[in-house]
Amino acid sequence: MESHSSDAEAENVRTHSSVSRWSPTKEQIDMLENLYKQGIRTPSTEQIQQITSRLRAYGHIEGKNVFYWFQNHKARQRQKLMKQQTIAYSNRFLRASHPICQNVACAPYCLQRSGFSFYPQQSKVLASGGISSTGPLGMQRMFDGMQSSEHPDCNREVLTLFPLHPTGILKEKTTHQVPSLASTSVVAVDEDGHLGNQPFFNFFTTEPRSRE
Amino acid sequence: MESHSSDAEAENVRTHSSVSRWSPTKEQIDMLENLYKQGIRTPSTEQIQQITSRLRAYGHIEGKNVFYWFQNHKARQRQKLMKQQTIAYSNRFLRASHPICQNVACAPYCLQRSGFSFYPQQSKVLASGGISSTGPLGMQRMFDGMQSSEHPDCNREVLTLFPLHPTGILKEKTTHQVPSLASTSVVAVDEDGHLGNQPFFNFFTTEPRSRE
DNA sequence: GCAAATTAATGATTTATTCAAG
DNA sequence: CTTGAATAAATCATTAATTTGC
Repeated sequence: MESHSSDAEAENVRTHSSVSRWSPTKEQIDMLENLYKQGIRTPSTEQIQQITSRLRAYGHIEGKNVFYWFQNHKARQRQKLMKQQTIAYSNRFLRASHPICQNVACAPYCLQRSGFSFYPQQSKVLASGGISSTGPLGMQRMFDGMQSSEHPDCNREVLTLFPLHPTGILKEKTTHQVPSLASTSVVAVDEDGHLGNQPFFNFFTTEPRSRE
Repeated sequence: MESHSSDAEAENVRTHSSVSRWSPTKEQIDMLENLYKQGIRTPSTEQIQQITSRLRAYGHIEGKNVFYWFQNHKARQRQKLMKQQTIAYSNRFLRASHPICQNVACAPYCLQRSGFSFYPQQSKVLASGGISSTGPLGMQRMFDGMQSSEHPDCNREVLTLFPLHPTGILKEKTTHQVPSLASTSVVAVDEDGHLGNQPFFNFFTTEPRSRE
């Protein structure tokens, strides 16, 4: 009824047959990261459409790619941050009795293999699929009431996506977010500050995708 | 573009303005449950489209509704089953020493609070928005390697969706599923026997949905 | 009987995991 | 080892049931 009307636009890159997965170009990544830095976390359908259109100038791309990118980027940034927080946390414990300089050599068996190598540099280890035993786990349970800090000057619906000028407009938003809870004033906005929620699919143009 | 062409059929339910969420009719639910019973778990985009078209005869409905329905139904059936399994499991312990064989009554302190009241009937308590502290949790970690049993005679792509006559056609499918593993022959098709995976969004027709 | 008040279901979103291409 | 893609689990939010006071 309306499937073959929109001309050719997503029919390029038929380079090597099945193009199993999107490979973002440097420009595309740059722009996406910029948007992320601007606070975009969960772009709405319209935003995705818009972003996709813009990024299409730098190479083949579909709405779902943008969607997934934000999804993954957000999640992985969070993981990264949580890992660091955890490191800091355990560090606090390690350096526990720490008046001014101290000598740390308090806990006898705790130095054994801790120091700063308890969580060495493994920055992921089990983050990539493989063992799938949830590993050390915990971690996310540790942070339950820290994800407030929402900054009300992003996710402006369809407007000012690319303009990237931090005009403080204070949208108020007044959704149903708990007004309190976010006691701490200006936290460095960098992790999970979303507040826009939209459908979550219906972007791209139903490409068959013969998978495998 | 195509919103006001197909006469009155999707324009009913305009009862109380914004209809924030889909309320399936009895017929729709019946048909969906039938499809589920037939083994459909994660319908492909085409299947969703098809199902949606059929169900539209009984009231307003969109692709995403069908998608969500299967998603939720599958998950909740699983939950239900798991709960029962858990009950059965603990029952096994409770009735441990009993009929002809074994006495098993080894673990003394394990009877303490299991029974069938460990996870009483609270079925939600905190499921409705409010505390959101992940509550009791657990449960799902208990069953990690039980979801095999896939039956290769459902999910027939686009065909035989509604005809509902169990003609054994054996599609072979040969995707990338492990060919073995499903040793047991005919398992009662009822819980999580999917094997078709598809995009997962891009169904419905991008209804604006002005949300709030 | 009926309508406000609760509670149970369940539709819709978001987040966490997992898989596998590159 | 990184990360795009896909799915499952957890949540949130609104509607339908059900209960309760009148």
